Order: sequence, then structure tokens, then C-alpha cells
Amino acid sequence: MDGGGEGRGLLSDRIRNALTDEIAAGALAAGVSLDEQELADRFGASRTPVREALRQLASSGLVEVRPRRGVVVTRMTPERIMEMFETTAEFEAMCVRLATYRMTPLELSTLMNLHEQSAVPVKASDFDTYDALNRGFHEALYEATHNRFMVEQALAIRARLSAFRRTQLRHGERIRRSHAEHGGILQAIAEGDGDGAARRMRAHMLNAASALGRYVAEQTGS
Amino acid sequence: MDGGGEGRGLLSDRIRNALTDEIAAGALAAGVSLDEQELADRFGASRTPVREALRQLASSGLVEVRPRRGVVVTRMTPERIMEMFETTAEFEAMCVRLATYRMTPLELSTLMNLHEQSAVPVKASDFDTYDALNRGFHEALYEATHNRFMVEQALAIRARLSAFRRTQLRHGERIRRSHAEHGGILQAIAEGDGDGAARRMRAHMLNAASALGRYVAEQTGS
DNA sequence: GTCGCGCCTTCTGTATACAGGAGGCGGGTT
DNA sequence: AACCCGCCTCCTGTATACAGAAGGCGCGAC
Repeated sequence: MDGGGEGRGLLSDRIRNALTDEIAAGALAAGVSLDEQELADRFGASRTPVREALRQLASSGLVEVRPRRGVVVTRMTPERIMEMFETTAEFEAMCVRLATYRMTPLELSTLMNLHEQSAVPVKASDFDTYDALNRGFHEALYEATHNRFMVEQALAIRARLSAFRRTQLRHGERIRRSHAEHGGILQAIAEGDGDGAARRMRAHMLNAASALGRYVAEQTGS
Repeated sequence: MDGGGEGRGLLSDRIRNALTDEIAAGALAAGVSLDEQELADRFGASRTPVREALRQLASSGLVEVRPRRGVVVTRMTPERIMEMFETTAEFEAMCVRLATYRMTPLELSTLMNLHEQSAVPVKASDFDTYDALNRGFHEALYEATHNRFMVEQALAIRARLSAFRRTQLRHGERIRRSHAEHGGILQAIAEGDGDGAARRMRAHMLNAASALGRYVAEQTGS
């Protein structure tokens, strides 16, 4: 037996997750080069799974591999983060537009349920619960496109942002506005107004981005 | 020296490219399992670079890794391919909409140049040249979003489709219509009509998809 | 004193070796 | 005869070993 489900999967996967967290948390600063042997020692593993983990991180954009010159943590400028947010915003807008035209009544009802459920954590300022429901809301919208590939793309892009999203909702007022914006999107969907829903979604995401932007500015600027 | 530029990069990259081609060409049929040792022997390499190549293919979706149970070529149903095309179509529409609002005069002029250049291979039914220019046209549009991240996403999605795109333009009439549709998109851009350009781009991509659809139907159906 | 060349170190990329799990096959049992 | 259990094999996942490239440093030349 292991310590409770964490020693379960592949070693390379665990290393990848650990590195993902460290990069997201800032423990591994942008730009620092990652020595394979050093990481191997640190994780008590050999270079092989470390290499695999690093390649996986590279394909999700968290690190950059320069052939024969080592791996460095991708430098995430505020501009870059904003670009990622804009792309996510546009992608989600696109999804919600399609979803509006394709959603089944059952899916719409599920979405509305999610929305109402999330009113509770909003009132209680329970960030973690809201974050989970928020995530569910957006993912339900992806699913409603009825396009598996698009769902996967959306999830992949969203995953690349998750490192930065985690702090974004901790700003009291933002969570309330987020919930209200969801309501607006839902209404547009219910009215069959795909373009309107898309517009609202774009605005919703960009609002989140600008909330994050202020946070990033506080962190990097001074 | 090597045999002429192909032995250049990393071995794992060469293997990845070779496998990509073989899967795209159908030499490696969907669903077959890929034995690491067997591939290593075939490429005259060891399992290590083969493994890396397979993991990279997994992250681009061409193969699926089932932990401790081997790697299989992803089964690409016609539905799946259509989903990928739809996603690409929507993504490109989104790009061209943004590009319309952000493009510099210089970029617009470059695009128009590309378009005019491609009139030559259209007349000559020179598929390969047109394919290259077509590619350039679309990539120039990505760039015109002035959003590096979006460009990268667009290129990544496009790369995943390239395996199927290659056959799509070989159908005589299609190449002519494709060129005409590009013209329509350019005109909408020139008029600053982002939504119109997006609509035309979506139609353009879906036309290409339906051309491919007929081809796929011929292949799989009977 | 400054610039250029070559050696040396270090790390990546590749090969090989070892260990544990997954699935198949055969024998035993009911 | 059919089903279940256990062994056995193959293959993946991980560790270790080896070779070649990239960059740094020092020495020599101008």
C-alpha cells in the first residue's frame, strides 16, 4: 500500500503534477533552467521519468525545451497571460454560441441547476465551492457543443490557464459579479440568442481577466 | 555530414515525424497497437527515443497511451474528423474576426499579395504550390490577430488536421472555389467587416470539410 | 590589454539493463 | 465439459551506463 492514493499512478505522472504545482505556485520561478539530474535526485527517481515529465510539461507550454540546451520554465509575461485569457475568452464565446443552438432542454436545465446551486457559495463567499461550480458551469457549456474535440480543446486551454486562475476569484466582489454574468449568459441561451450569449461570455471572461490583470500588476509591478 | 538534412535533429523527433507520416498516410491503421521494441528495431534505435516520440504523438492526439497497456493509434472515425474540422473552422473564424480589427495595412497588403500569387497555381492546377500558399494565407491571418498564444493554438489545431487535409484539395474544382472564397474573406476584411469575414471563413472551412467528407465517405463507406 | 582559439566540464540524448504488472494459456477442479 | 486458478511470458516503466554536443574557462597570440 501507499500513503493514500498519491503513489498510485506512474512516477512520471506524479513528477509532472508536482512540477506543475511548483511552477503554478511560483516555487519554480519563470526562466530558471531545470537540471534533469537535480530533479531526479530531488524526487528520488532517475532521469528517465523526469525527462518524460518535462516533455509533457513542454507540450502543455509550462516549460520550453531547447534541444541539447536544457529545459527552462516558460517566462510568463503579463502580456502573455493576457493573450491566453483573450484566447480562452474567444474560445469560450465560440463554444457558448454553438452550445446555444445545440443544447438539449435537459442540458439547459442542468446548467440552470448549476447556476442556482452556485448562489449559495456566492452568499457565503465560499471561494473553493464556487470555483468548483464555476468550473462545472463552463465545462457543461463545452459539452453542450456536442463536439468532443472542441470540448477537449477547451479543457486543454483552460488547464493551461488554471495556474493563474486560482487566485483570480479571491477578490470578494468579483465572485458576485461572476455569478451575475453567468445569469446573463444563461438568459441569452434560453432566448436562443447565440451571438448575444457569445458576447456576454466574452465580456465575462475579459472581466475575469482584468480582475486577474490587477492582481498580476500588483505582483510584478511595484 | 549526413544524408542531406534529414539526419539533423533529434532522433526522437525524426521518429515522431516518421510515425506521424505513417499514421497520416494510413500505413499504420487506426487501432493497431505500437510495440516499442518493434518500432525501435525498425528505426534502428533504442526504445528511449521511440518512447519519447510516442509520448509526443499522444499529446497531439494521434495515439493513445494506456498506462502499462501499450500505445494504440487513435481511432479516427469520420465523425471525429468532422468535429476537428468544425473546431478548426470556428477557431479560424474567430481569428479572422479579430484579425480584421487589428491588422495593419502592411499585413493586409501581404495577405493580398499571397492571394494574388496563388492565382497562378490555381490556373495551373498545381496542388502542392497552392497548398503551400494556402497555408501561408491562413497563417498570415493567425499572425494578424497579434496574439502569439492564439497563433500557437491555431497552428497546433491545424497541425492535427494536416494529416487529413492533404488529400482534400486534390479535387480539381475545389481548388478554384477555395481561391474564390479567400477573395471573399479578403474583401470583408478590407471593408472592416469582422463578423462578415468570420462568417465567410467559417463557410470556407466547412466547404473544405464537406469536400473532405465526400472523400472520407468514399474511403470508409462502400 | 584584448581578442581568439582550444581544452575541459557538464549536461543532454541515446543505449542498455533490470523489475513489476497485464494478459494469455494450461492444468486442475467441480 | 465448462469454469476458475495459477503460472508464465511479454511488454511497459524505471534505473543505470555511455557518447557527443554546448558552453565556460584559461592560455596564448597580436
